[in-house]
Amino acid sequence: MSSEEIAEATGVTSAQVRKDLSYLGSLGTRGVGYQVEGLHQLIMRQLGLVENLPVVIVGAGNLGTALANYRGFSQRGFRFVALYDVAEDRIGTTVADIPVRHVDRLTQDAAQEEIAIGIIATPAEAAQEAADRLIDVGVRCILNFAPVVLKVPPTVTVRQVDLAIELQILAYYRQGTASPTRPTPIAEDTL
Amino acid sequence: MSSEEIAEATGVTSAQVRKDLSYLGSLGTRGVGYQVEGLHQLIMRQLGLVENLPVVIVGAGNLGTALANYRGFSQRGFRFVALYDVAEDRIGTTVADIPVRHVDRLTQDAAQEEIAIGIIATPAEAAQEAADRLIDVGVRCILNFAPVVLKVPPTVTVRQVDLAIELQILAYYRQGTASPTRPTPIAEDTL
DNA sequence: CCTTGTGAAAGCATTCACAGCC
DNA sequence: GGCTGTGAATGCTTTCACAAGG
Repeated sequence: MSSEEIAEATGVTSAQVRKDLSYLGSLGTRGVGYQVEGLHQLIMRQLGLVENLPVVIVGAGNLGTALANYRGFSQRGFRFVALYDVAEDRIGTTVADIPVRHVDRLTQDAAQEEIAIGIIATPAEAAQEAADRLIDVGVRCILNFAPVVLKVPPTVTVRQVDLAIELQILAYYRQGTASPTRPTPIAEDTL
Repeated sequence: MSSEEIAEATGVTSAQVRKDLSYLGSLGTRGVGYQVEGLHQLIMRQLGLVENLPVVIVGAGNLGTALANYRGFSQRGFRFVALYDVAEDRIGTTVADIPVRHVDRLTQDAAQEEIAIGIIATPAEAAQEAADRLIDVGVRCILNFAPVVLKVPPTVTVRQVDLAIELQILAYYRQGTASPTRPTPIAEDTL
């Protein structure tokens, strides 16, 4: 597959494809192109996604449930250990085969297996406490969906996802003429 | 409120705050700071978010429901008109006061009121058809949560949100020492 | 004083364009 | 011939640092 074809399929430029891949080594064959299967393997390894990383979700509401059901996580190097909530009627159930437990069990579960990433899918009010609990049990990477800025020690990495901002960005480039700096979609079909 | 305080509250640098705001004019008072209320008004207006933009969600599953419940959308210039689905047991219900309707009603609803943005929160398999339907009824801005690259005419703007990618990015900067700027070049042992 | 507003510098990312190689 | 790999050029963003101004 040529860089031009990869570009087409992923919505980026061919120069970008070649430049990016060049950072990983000389992966293609001149006059021929790239071997996608090998590329996929190499990139997965390079990103450290071969060992299924243990992930927990705090908040088993609609968003937490949606994330648990989102197929593709498991195929991309992640494994959900559990969802945590405080609502009694949810605890003990399962979502997409993932158990829903009371947040108080976090300590116990974290002792058993190191949690690589914690996802916060709680309402805004509960997000900071969720973060504190995660940090308490040794989680150092947090993906936060709640619309608040979390206060965390510098050893902890937080990645903020604000769904409303996505809508706002889209709304901004609404009237035809304005063009976004990052114009293209990201490919997902090769899995 | 000083640029320093705004920086603290939002998680960016103070220089960034000042530079960004400077593009909108001289909004602060030297020696004093900025008036947040006025800033908020101005920015909302500048982004064209004063007129509550009509938004529809296709897919009333967990993700669609989570989005409908996500408070803050309405406070940020958006108004959900309806959720659309094909599952009979969902149709006729409401989610956060928003009616759930059959996708076939899209045409009718779009004729009544111009839809500014369509959100796709369907499974991957249904995403392209959802996009086609939205485009059919005149929607030109699409926020896509399904992990597929949508094929759309150039007049339509698509913004892709891939939740798994967020996790992957976070996972990459896990081992403390890894720095965003410098990808570690590695020998190509595969391929 | 204190904080903004902003040129200049630095840093980072994308695109160009072409030599090198299959 | 065709396509990769890559320096060089371009463009964009962030940071620096300080004069201007309440």
